[in-house]
Amino acid sequence: MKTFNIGELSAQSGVASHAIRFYERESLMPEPARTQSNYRRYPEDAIARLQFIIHAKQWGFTLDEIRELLMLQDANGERAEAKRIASEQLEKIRHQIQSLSRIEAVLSKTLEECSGEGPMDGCPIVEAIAQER
Amino acid sequence: MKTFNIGELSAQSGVASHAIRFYERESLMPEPARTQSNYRRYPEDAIARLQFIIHAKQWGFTLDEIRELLMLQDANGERAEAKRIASEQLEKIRHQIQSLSRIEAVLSKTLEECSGEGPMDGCPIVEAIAQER
DNA sequence: CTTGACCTTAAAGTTCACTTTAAGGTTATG
DNA sequence: CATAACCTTAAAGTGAACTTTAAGGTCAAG
Repeated sequence: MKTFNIGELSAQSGVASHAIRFYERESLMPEPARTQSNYRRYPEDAIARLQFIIHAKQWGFTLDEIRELLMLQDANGERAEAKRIASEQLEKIRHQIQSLSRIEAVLSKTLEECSGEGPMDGCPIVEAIAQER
Repeated sequence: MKTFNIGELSAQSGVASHAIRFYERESLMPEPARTQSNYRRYPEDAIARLQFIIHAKQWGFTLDEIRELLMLQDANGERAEAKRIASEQLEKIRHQIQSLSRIEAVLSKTLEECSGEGPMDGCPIVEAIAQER
């Protein structure tokens, strides 16, 4: 099978070499084999693991949560655990959507009310932010 | 009129004293008058200014943007400027809602597919994250 | 007049997820 | 065999928005 040193893995995965070393320190990537000259040598599946990390990040998982998921995989743990982590993430995302939607509604309404002309004094945007609730 | 020292202002506004001093260094709060013993003495409207900051933060404005808005108010600047800042914020919020909604859709579908039973090997959640696109 | 609750400053620490720097050792190319 | 392009480590820096710490000065109550 093919093996890569860190620069090649970086090119293949789109993750900077320094970030890969950082993930190793953070226990997201396993310590790889070394060459005689102490260079890291990665097997092909290191690419998939990095891509898993990238995608999980895009889904809004923190590195702590990603580490949990990876450790579950590595240990072939309980699927229930993964489901719990993902469910919590879904809850967080739904809360974020709700609170952003509320803001969107108020902000867009306020923007409609503001002509954008004249001085700041009496500006509906400023008044909306200053508003107590 | 009533005046407050920093602890009283903190209690009235809900913003920690240290955070108030931080806002002063960051030019969000003006330098207040001082007592003979060099204590900060705040006028009543400092409460409203802090509440403006709190609300703007809840709306997702950064301190940089809030400083801009406050400076516009202080200088009685152009309403158009405030509208521009708020419009950009609305755009950011809409983008966030869109990308979170996409994630929400995929994640909730994936969670439905996962029984939550059995070992990690073959878990739909893990496979969905690993998935290339 | 002492204790404790305030206030002052400057500077360092926090969290997250890295990136940058410094100071070197190794390998491939001409 | 020189030079450029890799690789190594540890440590420090980044940015946002504060919080915490250190080392004091002040004020009200008992």
